[in-house]
Amino acid sequence: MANYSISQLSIEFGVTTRTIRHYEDMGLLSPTRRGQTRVYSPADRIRLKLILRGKRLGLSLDDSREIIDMYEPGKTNVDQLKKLIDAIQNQRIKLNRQLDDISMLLKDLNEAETICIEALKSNGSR
Amino acid sequence: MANYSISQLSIEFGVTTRTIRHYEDMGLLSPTRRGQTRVYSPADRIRLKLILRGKRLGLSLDDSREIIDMYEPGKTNVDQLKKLIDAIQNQRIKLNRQLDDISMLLKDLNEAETICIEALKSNGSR
DNA sequence: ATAAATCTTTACGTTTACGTAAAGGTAATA
DNA sequence: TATTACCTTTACGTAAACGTAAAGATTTAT
Repeated sequence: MANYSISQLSIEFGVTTRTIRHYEDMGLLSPTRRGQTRVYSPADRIRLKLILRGKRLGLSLDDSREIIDMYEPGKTNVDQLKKLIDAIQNQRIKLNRQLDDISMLLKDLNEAETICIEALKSNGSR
Repeated sequence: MANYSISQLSIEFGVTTRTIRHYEDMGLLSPTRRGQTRVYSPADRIRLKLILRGKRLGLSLDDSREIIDMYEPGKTNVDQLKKLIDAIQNQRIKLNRQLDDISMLLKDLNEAETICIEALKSNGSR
């Protein structure tokens, strides 16, 4: 698997390099270096993808970091695992509420659209 | 139907009065007044509900205002109606992408949870 | 009638998530 | 070799969404 430069990733995901560096500053990414230049691994690329997905869902960068860290190994302690399961539950609750919100919004949009179309039909000639 | 004071709404929805006044400043709410005191109608309450729903979905206040205004009448012009239908389409696209994001995240969370539980099973005794 | 609760406006402060120079290093290409 | 294309760090700026006093009006309870 190839590696990526910062501009490659910025182009692929449609964000600025500043944004990607910002995620590093916030502790969400830690690419290796070749000299002083950042080198992003496929795993780094996936992390960025997850960050941006979280962003689309309205998560804060702190939230995203927490979630992403869930998928990482290094969780040996039993208490940590239990905490993790708890966090997963909470996330699931939040996401399910979002699902409800979205389905309601979509329903409203459909109704609004119908009303618009009807209005156009009876009015579009004027 | 009864009306509401600002603190009643703030308690019901778990936001501060400052937040509700802010939404008014941003043109999302316009309660009537009794003297100088704000009086919120059931319709105002619904609007607040919609705003907070948008917030949970990561919408900006501007986005929410646009969407909420969709449901209002007063759109007589044909061009406006067409623009509105367009906006509805765009929102639908965004929301469907959010649905995808959420289902992926939920899937990931399920996997992460399974891994945790397995780890606890084989490790919880130590 | 006086205190407590709730309302008001005004206005500066704060956090998040970057934007936007500025100033400079490195590497390939004309 | 000089320009072009990337890369770097440092650092101040900014928009959005409120938080947080401060200072005062009004309404309700004792």
